[in-house]
Amino acid sequence: MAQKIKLSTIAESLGLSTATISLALRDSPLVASDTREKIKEQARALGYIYNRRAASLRTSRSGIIGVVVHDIMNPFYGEILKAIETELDRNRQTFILSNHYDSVEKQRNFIETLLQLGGDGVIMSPAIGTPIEDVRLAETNGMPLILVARSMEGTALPTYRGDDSYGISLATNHLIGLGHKSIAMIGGTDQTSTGRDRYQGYVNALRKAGIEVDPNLRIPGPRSMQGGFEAAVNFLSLPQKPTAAVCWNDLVAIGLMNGIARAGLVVGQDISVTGYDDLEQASIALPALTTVSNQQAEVGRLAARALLDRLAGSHEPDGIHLIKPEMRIRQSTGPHRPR
Amino acid sequence: MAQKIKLSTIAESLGLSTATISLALRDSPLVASDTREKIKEQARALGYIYNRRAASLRTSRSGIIGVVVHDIMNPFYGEILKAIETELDRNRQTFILSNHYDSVEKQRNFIETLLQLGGDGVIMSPAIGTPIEDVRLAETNGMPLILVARSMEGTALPTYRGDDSYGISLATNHLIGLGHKSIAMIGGTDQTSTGRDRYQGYVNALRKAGIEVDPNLRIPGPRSMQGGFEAAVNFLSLPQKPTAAVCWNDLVAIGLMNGIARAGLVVGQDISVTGYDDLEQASIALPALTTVSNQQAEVGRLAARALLDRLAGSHEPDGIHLIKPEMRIRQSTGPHRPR
DNA sequence: TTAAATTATTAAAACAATTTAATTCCGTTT
DNA sequence: AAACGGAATTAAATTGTTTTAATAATTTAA
Repeated sequence: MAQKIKLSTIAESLGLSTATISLALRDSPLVASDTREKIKEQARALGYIYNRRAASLRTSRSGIIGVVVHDIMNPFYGEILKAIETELDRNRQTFILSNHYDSVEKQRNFIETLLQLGGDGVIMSPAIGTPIEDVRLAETNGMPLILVARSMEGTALPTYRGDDSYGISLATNHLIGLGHKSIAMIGGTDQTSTGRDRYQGYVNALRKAGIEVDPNLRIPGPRSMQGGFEAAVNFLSLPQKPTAAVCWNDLVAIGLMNGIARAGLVVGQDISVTGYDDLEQASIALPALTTVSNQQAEVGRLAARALLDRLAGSHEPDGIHLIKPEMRIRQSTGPHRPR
Repeated sequence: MAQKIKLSTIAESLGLSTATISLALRDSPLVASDTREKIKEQARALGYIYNRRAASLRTSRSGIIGVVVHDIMNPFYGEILKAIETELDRNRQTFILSNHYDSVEKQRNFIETLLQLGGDGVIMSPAIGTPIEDVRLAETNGMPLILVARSMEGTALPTYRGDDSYGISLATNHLIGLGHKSIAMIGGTDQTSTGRDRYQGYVNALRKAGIEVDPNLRIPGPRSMQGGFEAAVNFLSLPQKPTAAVCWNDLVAIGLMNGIARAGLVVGQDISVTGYDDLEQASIALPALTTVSNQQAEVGRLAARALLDRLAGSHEPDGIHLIKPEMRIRQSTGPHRPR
């Protein structure tokens, strides 16, 4: 409650000017080193708190970086966000996190708020249907933007994400290698670029193996455990009697496995199931889930680095950077047996 | 890239003063309503962006509220954070989210950053071992603080959390009612107030039923699925042969159930297991998990409201507000059978 | 028609830092 | 003793908004 300590408070208490104090606290070589020490000591003693809004008003740099994704509580983003956090922390940037829940409006609000706060940049996993104007809004106001996990058609924005098409084809090939011929694809949407890429990877793998693609084996749905659980009924009653399922992600796969188990079938024997993302839960699930590691940490780290580099002035080429996923084979998949 | 649009840009373009523009944009009755409309229209047309740091420098209100918890990716905080987000959004506050991972240092950094940004308040779930100075740091700099989900001894800070003691006793009583006598408590720590409360609730319920408390039946551990999974081995080899387990939370319970299933026992028949939190996963788990709903949404909402009210000037009494949990009975618990 | 009252607008002083150009203070050199 | 040079310090302008007290414009009342 005592009056606010500001540069001038310190200045007066030491008989110096605010200019000197400011310079000293930022380690400028312009101020003598013993004065600098004296000043720093006094600042500490008085409990001085740096006023970033005053500073950033002058310098037009805020040290704030915004990160907006579909749902931060979704474990899919967990690794990405942690990697981003680590990388930004290391460079002493403050990051503001937000969900857009695929609402374009919520996402725009976030971008606007960030502009109002003078954010230095944004990392976003764009909401479905994001209009280019919203991206421009950020850019014309000098706030660089990096995409992560999802791309946006029609822009040349720097984008970092896993190679979904390749990743799903890994999983599909694994199943084909086990002798499966009727393979369903469960969960997710085809409205995002990720969705189209994943479906493409599935289709490519089947075609390459000479298996004809049956569109009825594509069951889209929510990307949640609940979604997978509910898809089980549809999946099990398909007339094609698939013996394997490639799932959109681990959550869907775990839900689906539970649903299949409820129906009295044994996953890994009667039915093979693959996930995607390699969440912590995948290895603990029962049976342990065969899945694809999306290298999330790498994706997040690279995206953060790209933004930091851009802020530091380096202008490396835009474009999509695809990170190669890796297979994690566990017990939820096994050799084909007709059911 | 065009030059920045500020109040003075609008002012000049309309032949008015910045004072009028400012007043008009904030809907002050001081400015004539047709002038106001003209101004708003022009602001929109020019793509004006409100500069919050300049404004907040003047008003010393930033509209920023910090929220720091152990780990935002942990689903336990999911509902709480969502409720807080909703409530703050409704009052057009920007919220900055952070993890402290129970590092007191990381938590202090967050508080400092928030002070530098001129944060209006903080909602936190204090890190284990948080020193009172850190709380004071916020308060002496005029940033009110509300605790959520965990309390802190030795402070009279407003705190909102579930009634853990009561909640665990609900679960324990449920098991006792099913005839169980040897009931273990799995996971978590006794270093937090939450931990002590939960253990207390367990002890109380047993005592009240005339069952003697065996400290060997308390197996502390990580609050994760992995933790529960690993605890299974210890649990199953206890000489006391417990027939039921009260788990720290749903994640631990699901991990434990998986571990028990791996060992060939049937949860809900051979062994009864209860969780805590009622996460989405609880109802989908196999078997569906009997658990305690902590009313997270209510906890988050009340905490956010309390902060907003405080910022609006109302000074309602400090102290701990306990929210009563509720029982959710499913298939992971069943009548006692000796094993 | 004037005075008084009301309504609209604005000048100017904050807010707390940064930064450039100028100044002061020294000790050297001539 | 004057001139110079370098180091340390500072004056003052700047950043974009808010807000109070003052002024200008308009309406109403007498």
